[in-house]
Amino acid sequence: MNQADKKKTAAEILTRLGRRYPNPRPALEYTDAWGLLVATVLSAQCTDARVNQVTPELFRRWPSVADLARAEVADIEGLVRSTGFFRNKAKNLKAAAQIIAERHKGQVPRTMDELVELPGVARKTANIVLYNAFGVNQGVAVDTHVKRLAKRLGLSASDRPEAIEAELMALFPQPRWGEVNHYLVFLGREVCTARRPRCANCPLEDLCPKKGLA
DNA sequence: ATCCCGAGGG
DNA sequence: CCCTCTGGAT
Repeated sequence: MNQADKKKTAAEILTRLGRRYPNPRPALEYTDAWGLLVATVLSAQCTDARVNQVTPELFRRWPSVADLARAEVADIEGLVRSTGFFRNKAKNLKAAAQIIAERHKGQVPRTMDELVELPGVARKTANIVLYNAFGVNQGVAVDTHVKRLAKRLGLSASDRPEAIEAELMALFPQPRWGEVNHYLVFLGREVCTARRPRCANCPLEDLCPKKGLA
């Protein structure tokens, strides 16, 4: 497929996934940076329903960044236990809160470099916060879902994350990179799974060179 | 039993 | 690159 065809495909993918996922945002209750950061960290290996139940409890108990920075890790663990990976999450959230309180005057930083310095925050989470809370199109953050989708759809043949990101960013319009990221992650999770993709349920089936395969 | 919207460490 | 951390949903 040449570049022009790929772009055409990319545009079609955007329209179709836009219809399937009308609200291209994390299904989390928070849109401010701190709330979204906490909810996103908690959402690893956990359903949105549970995150949306636990996060408000956490903010009721520790309303501000400074409050969480002062909390006992054991108390945070108790509150986030049901979300999985709870020891890592509790320790990281407290440490992140401390850094934000001390180095950033209690404000969540607005750059990728500063965000990924926070414990428990890597490019994936940072990208979600940047795009959804700050409206910054830092780019497409490749995770395993995005990588798999890009390859199956024939949009990128590379295995190198930076190369895949560059190709996707060249294919999709810049203002919508954050959406692209969200769409591909969702489609990857719900439909185009690693082992047994549910092609019959895929809005992109007819565009996919790999349909029926894994 | 098996899978899962991540991050960090060896 | 591979492993580990965890509970919960299916």
